[in-house]
Formats: sequence, structure tokens, C-alpha cells
Amino acid sequence: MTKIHLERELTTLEFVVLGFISVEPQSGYSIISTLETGVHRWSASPGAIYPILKRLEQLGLIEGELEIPNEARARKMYQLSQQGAAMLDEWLLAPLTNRELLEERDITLLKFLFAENRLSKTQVIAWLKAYQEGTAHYKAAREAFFDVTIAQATPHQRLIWEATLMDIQMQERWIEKALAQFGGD
Amino acid sequence: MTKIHLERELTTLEFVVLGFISVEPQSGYSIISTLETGVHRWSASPGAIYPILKRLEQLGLIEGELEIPNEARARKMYQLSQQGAAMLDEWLLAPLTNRELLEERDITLLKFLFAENRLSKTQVIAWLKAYQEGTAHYKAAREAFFDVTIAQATPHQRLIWEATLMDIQMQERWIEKALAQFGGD
DNA sequence: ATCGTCATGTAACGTGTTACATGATTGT
DNA sequence: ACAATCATGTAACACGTTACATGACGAT
Repeated sequence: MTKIHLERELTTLEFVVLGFISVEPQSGYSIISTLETGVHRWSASPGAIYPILKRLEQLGLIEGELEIPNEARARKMYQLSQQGAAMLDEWLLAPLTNRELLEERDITLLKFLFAENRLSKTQVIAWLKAYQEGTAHYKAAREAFFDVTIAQATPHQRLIWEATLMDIQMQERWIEKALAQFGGD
Repeated sequence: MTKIHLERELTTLEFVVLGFISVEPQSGYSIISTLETGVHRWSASPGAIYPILKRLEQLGLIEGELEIPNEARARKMYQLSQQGAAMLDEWLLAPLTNRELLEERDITLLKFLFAENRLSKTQVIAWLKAYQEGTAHYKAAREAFFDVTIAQATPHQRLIWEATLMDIQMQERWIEKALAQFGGD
């Protein structure tokens, strides 16, 4: 697994596009449709997707090919290159950031989705355990913070704190469920 | 309650700034500190906050005043104007969007936080009930979507669907808890 | 014949990020 | 004396949004 190095980091949306192409070859249009109907928050306007496709191709992470140049409607289908696959794997295996841990859970779940095609069963279990550990860490930090602030908290603030806690607990239960299914632990 | 009309919509971050000022008068620096330590996802760089403060003041939604111009460190404290208060209330009372309902829960919770100072108990209960209804609606739509797609779903896709469902259920439980506390129903 | 969908793309724009600059005050 | 914190601000940049343009194909 050679580590790919580019002059700049890819944006989250670029990684997401890379991810969907990894599931199966995609055209700009199909990515837009997927993002609109799917389990995600991105609006995925053509003004974002088509330039991204062009950039990723220039970086050598994906390869585009015109499908049926004559006869039917021409559409450009993209598939991952080896470098693109390596780049995606790097992203999937990188430790989850604090943001991904609580606020950007949709991204975390997308990573989990892409992991199905890219990672081995062992790697998925390791990923889930890292997620579990990160969540525990985050939980402890949150609890420490609230322990000192809860005294002067207003009713609404307390409820928000409970919402945060319920959210973390739900994530913990989900991770356990997922681990149980994959025979981890 | 006169409805304020501006040529453009405020951005979410602008509303959030407005909200924090409504809790108590704030300086740019205090807003940045609050956002950094608090229960939210925004990084709140000075490059975002200071221009926003200037814009909101120009729109007449907040009023700035230099505190202790000499003697100690000068800082500009802002407080809501009547128009700003009306604007904020409009935002708080507007029906939650689909995005706020599931993906942008942090915004929903911030609205709930600001509601403590701005809305009456009756309004808060009504807000929670609207939230409850919106969630139920969303849940039904999601379930309908997954009912037709679950058949050919992969294990990871199924788990993501479960995560979504658990999320919705957690929100339902939280709303019930909040309603119980406010004597609604 | 026309409308909706499939399909790709561009241009203008605005918002927030990153990085920097500045300076006063407080703590060690 | 020096570092950290308080405090405000600006400039360059990049990303994604909105809106538009274009055109072929299939259905009614």
C-alpha cells in the first residue's frame, strides 16, 4: 500500500465522489442522482460535481471514458485508478476526527458504506473498534466539560446536554450492534 | 410582531450570532470563545465573525457600543435591536426544514437554546410539538424509501439504515422527555 | 409538437477558511 | 523580560451554490 502524496488535501466532497465511484463506475449525472435521493446531506449541484470530476481526473485518481460515443446518449463514465483507490483507502483508514465523531456522523457512515467494498473484514472490525474508542474518548471529554458547567446550567441547557449524551449513547449501541454482526470482540 | 423584511436572507451563522447576542450582549471575541468551547460544530474564525458583526450592525439588527474606551482593554459589545429580536424570533418560529430535522440537529438544538430567552413557555411547547410532527413525517418518508430498497441492500447499507432509524428514535425520545418537562400534552 | 428526463457544462457570486497583522494587558 | 491571553481586524483564497445554457432522447 503505497502512500499517495498530493500538493493539496482533497475536500470531503471529493472523497465522497471518489467513494461512490469505488462502489461502481459513475457518471456525473448518476452521482448527482445518488446524492439527491440517498442518505446524505449534500445537495450535489452540477456546478460542484463536474468540476470535481475534472479535477480528480487531472490528479490521476479517476479515469473517464466516453460511453457509446455515437448511437445513444453519450455519457462519461469514471472509474477509480490505482492511485485513486489508494487515496480512498487512506481516507477510510485515517482516524476519525472529533468533528466526524459527533457532528459529521453522515460522513462517518459514508466511510462505513465505502468500507464495504474497499476494506477487508478484519479492517472493518478494526475501524469499528477505533470508532468505539474515539466515541468513548469524546464522551469522557464532554462529561468532564459538563461536570463543571452543569451547576449553573439552565433547563434548556440541561436538555441540550441530555441530547448530546443520548446521541453518544446511541452511537455506542450502534457500534456494538455492528461489531456483533461482524463477529468482532 | 411586525415581520422584518430584508433584501436578502441571513445565513445560518448570522442567525447563530444573533442568537448568542440575544442570550447576553457579546463582543466578537466572546462569540468566538463560546463557539469554540460549546456544543456546536462551527469553528467560528475571526475572519467570519467580525465581518458578520459589521453586517448585522449595518442592517440595524444589532447595536454596538465601545466598552470602557479608555482605562481597560476596549471591546465592542453588541446587543440586539428590536428589529434584530424580531428577526431572530422569526427564525426560531419558522418550521424546521428537512435538513434541520435530521442532518443539522445542532442547529435545531441551538434554536432550542435561544428559545429559552425569546419564546414563551406555550411557544416552546408548540415548537416541540412541531418538531415532533416533523420528525414523524420524516420518519415515515424514510421508512417508505427503505421499504422499497431494503430488499437489495447490502449488510453495510442495512446497518446505515439502522443507524438512521436509531437516530430518529432517539430524537423522538428526546422530544418526549422535553415535553414531559415542560408539562406539554 | 412539446414536455420531461438524461446529460454535461460554465459563470458569477458569496460565504467562510487560513493566515497574517497589530497591540494592549496579565501572569510568571 | 517574556509568554500567553484578550481583542479586533484584513487579505487572499477556495469551495460550493445558484442560475443559466445547451442539446439529445423518449413519451404523449
